[in-house]
Amino acid sequence: MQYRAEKNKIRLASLSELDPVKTFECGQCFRWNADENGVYTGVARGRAARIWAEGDSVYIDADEKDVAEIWRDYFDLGRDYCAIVFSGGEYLEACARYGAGIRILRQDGWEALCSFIISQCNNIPRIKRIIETLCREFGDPISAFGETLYTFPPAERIASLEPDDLSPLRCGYRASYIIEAARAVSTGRLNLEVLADCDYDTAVRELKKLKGVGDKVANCVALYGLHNMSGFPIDVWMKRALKKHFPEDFDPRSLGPFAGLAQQYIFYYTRNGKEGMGNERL
DNA sequence: GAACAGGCAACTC
DNA sequence: GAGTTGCCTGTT
Repeated sequence: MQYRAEKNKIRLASLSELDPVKTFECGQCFRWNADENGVYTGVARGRAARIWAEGDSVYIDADEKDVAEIWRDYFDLGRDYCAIVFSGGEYLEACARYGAGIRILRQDGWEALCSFIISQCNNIPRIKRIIETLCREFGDPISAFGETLYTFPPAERIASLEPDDLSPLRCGYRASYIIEAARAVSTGRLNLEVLADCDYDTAVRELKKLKGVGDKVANCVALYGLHNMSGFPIDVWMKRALKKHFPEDFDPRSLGPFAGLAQQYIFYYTRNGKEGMGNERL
C-alpha cells in the first residue's frame, strides 16, 4: 500500500446521495480508478482527491478548502437527485431504483469533449489508457497521496500540436479530431462556457460542427461536459434497452428536463443490472 | 489472418 | 435519407 496520511477524511454525502462505484463506473468519466479497497483516486479541475464509502457515508480525502469550493460542485451535491422522478413506466422505475446514488458529474467541458472523441469505436480499458497517456505526456504533474498524478492538458496545449505528436497515445485516426477540437476550443471558435448556458439543441448543433463529433459524442459532451441534463447519448447498449422497453417512436424529451439522468439509470441498469450480467466487456 | 469494437464521415443509390 | 465502407489500434 502507498503511504496514506489520514489527514483529511471529510464526510461528503450519504451513500444514497452519492454512490462512488455507480457514479464512477457508469461510463461518464475515465479518470477515477479504484484500488483494492475500493478507494477511488482521481484528478479533476487540476486537483486530486480520494473518495470511498464506509457504511452509509461517503468520505473524501482532499484539501479542505477544495472540498467546499470544488468537489461539492463537481459531484453536483447542490441538487437533490432523489427529488427527480420520472414517469416512464415500471422499467424506468426499476432502473432508477437500481441506479440510485449515481450523480452526473460536473466535468470540464474540454476534457469531456476530448475524452468522448477518443471513446468512439473503442472499449473502456483502452479509452482509459489513451487518456492517461495524454495526461502523462501533456498534462501537469501534481503530487498527491504519495504519488505523482497528472492533470488533463488544457486545450491550448494540445492545439499547438500536430497529429504525429499524439502518436504515443496510439489513438489512430482520432488524433486529428482531438487536435481540431483543441484548436476550436482554444481559439474560441467553440466556446464551451457559452455553450453550457445554451439550450440543448444549440449545444448539440455547435458540437457536431467539429469533425469526429456526431450525435453520440455530442450528447455525451452536452450531458457530462456541459451538464446539460437534456443530453441523452444513445450507444449500442441504450439502443438495445430502448428497443426492448420503450415504444418505437420514443422521444427522450418526453422524460423532461432531466432526461440525461434517466439515460444514466437505464444505461447502468442495462450494463450492470441483471439484464447485462455476463456481458462485462460489451 | 479476419472480424469486430460504447462512432463518424464520405460516399453511394 | 437509408445503407455501406474505411478508418487506427487492440483484442478475440
